[in-house]
Amino acid sequence: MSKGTFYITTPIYYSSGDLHIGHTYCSVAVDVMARYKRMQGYDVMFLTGTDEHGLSVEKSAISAGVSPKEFVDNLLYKDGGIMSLWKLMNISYDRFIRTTDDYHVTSIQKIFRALYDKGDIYKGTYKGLYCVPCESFWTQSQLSDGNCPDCGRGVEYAEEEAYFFRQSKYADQITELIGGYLEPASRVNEMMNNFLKPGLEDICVTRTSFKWGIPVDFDPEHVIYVWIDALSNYITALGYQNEKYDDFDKYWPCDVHFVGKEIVRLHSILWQAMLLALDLPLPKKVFGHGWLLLDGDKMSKSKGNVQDPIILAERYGVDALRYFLLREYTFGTDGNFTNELLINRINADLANDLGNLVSRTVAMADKYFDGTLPAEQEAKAADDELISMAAGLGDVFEANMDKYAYQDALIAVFKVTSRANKYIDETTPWVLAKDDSNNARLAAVLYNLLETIRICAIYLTPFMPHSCSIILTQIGASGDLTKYDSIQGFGGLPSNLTVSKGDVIFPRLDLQKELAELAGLAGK
RNA sequence: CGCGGGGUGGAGCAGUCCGGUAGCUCGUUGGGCUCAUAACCCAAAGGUCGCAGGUUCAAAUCCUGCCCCCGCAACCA
Repeated sequence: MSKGTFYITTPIYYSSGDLHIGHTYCSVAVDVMARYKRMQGYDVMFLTGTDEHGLSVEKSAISAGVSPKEFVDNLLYKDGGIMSLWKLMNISYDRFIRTTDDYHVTSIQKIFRALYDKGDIYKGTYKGLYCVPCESFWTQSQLSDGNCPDCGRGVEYAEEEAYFFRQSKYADQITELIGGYLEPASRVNEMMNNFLKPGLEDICVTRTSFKWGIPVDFDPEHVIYVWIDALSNYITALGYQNEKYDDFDKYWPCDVHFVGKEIVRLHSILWQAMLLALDLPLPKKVFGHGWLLLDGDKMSKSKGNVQDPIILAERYGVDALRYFLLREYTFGTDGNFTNELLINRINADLANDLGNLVSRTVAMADKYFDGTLPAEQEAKAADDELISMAAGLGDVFEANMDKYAYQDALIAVFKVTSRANKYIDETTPWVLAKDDSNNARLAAVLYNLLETIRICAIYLTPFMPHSCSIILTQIGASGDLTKYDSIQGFGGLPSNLTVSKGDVIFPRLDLQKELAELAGLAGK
């Protein structure tokens, strides 16, 4: 039974180069939320895709000696490309949009014309700093030492005819509404102080200086610049102004757009203004997450410090990487990425705490009862704290997930696994096992552990789908016993299931050895 | 006076909105246990919460001023 719809998106990533750990971070966050909502019974639409137009793509294609379309196709479909990265990372998107898709192109032209007909797009003059050889306009901040960032030559003041979007018209409405949809709150301050209070300017939405883009159908000299083309993906992918899909009414307005902090402005101001102009409802939430930094520095190809998610996932496991990204960093703020943090986190939480808990519990059930607990069990007061923590986990977990506090949701789960490890020491099953008269007590202890593991594994499933399914298999849970609904209270696990020992799920890593080997890989 | 974020035991961080014994992970030291992945459990050492004032019975938290680091400033998730 459906609890309603839930529409969530990643940004569409710009196809001018390979994706790195930062893009992976965002996609994993969206994927976990999508899986969590599906598990709860929502009808989820998870959209991702690629932004494939623009001067950068055009230039990269030229230097690669291929057409722009061939260039973006290759980035998407090649070995190790975007599609294989998302497959590897187990990203469960429901729909994938490319801005070069035919239906998107026609939708954009219709949207552009609708805005023009309404008077919200008008023809004006773009004034800026222009590099003649590169045929590119640059903003003051993009210049390097006052020169063109691409070729290093001087720029000059220039003007060209261009279309503008009347963003300023919607400034008051946005000023009033932004606090309601933009998170975290610090981003609202930033938008207010930097853009809304000083006065919103209209924004240039076409260019004539390159060709690789969607032409304005009634004025084909002009190509629609990134803004309208890219932002509209969130509605064209649902069938807005096209026949390809027909679930716009079902999923819009969007429940949440996850975006990196550098495009918060576009999503919290321009996109909202466009929707207001189109008389469409606004997204319920825009969440600006932080960046992963390397040694406090921005991640970028030019600095050569990009971490390859494919190498890390293949080496340490997709689930371990997914877990690390959401456990290590506070979602709304920047965090520092290092190999050492990754390995330490995997060892401490996944190998020593969770993995070892499963391993020792299953081993004891196997050793003392041949894998199947007897029906007769003796409860004691010593069980109460563990049971109440496990039973109460859902409330804490959901409260945090529902405000996108992945870190706190995960901490709550691991408090319970940690308590379970302590419970083993308190109850000393290996002592109980020495005397058959303790069998009922021993069975109760192992049951409480297995049920605690089941509860934790189900909450962790959106984060680590594959590993949690192995854990559930090892403790003998299958079918409905792996469902979210089955852990609303403690004790849903039947006592007559049979556990099965399996391979180590999260192997412990040798920190020094791994660091040395990663350093070697990075050099290649 | 452009804007935002940060400064918390050796390291990395949470806590700051809504004031009430300063918390987590790693590391260190000592002890326990032997079911388990040299894992697990207990205990200890280690902090004037950037600085200086102020408000308060009480300040990491609120107010004022200052110092330092990082980012943004109209295409990097």
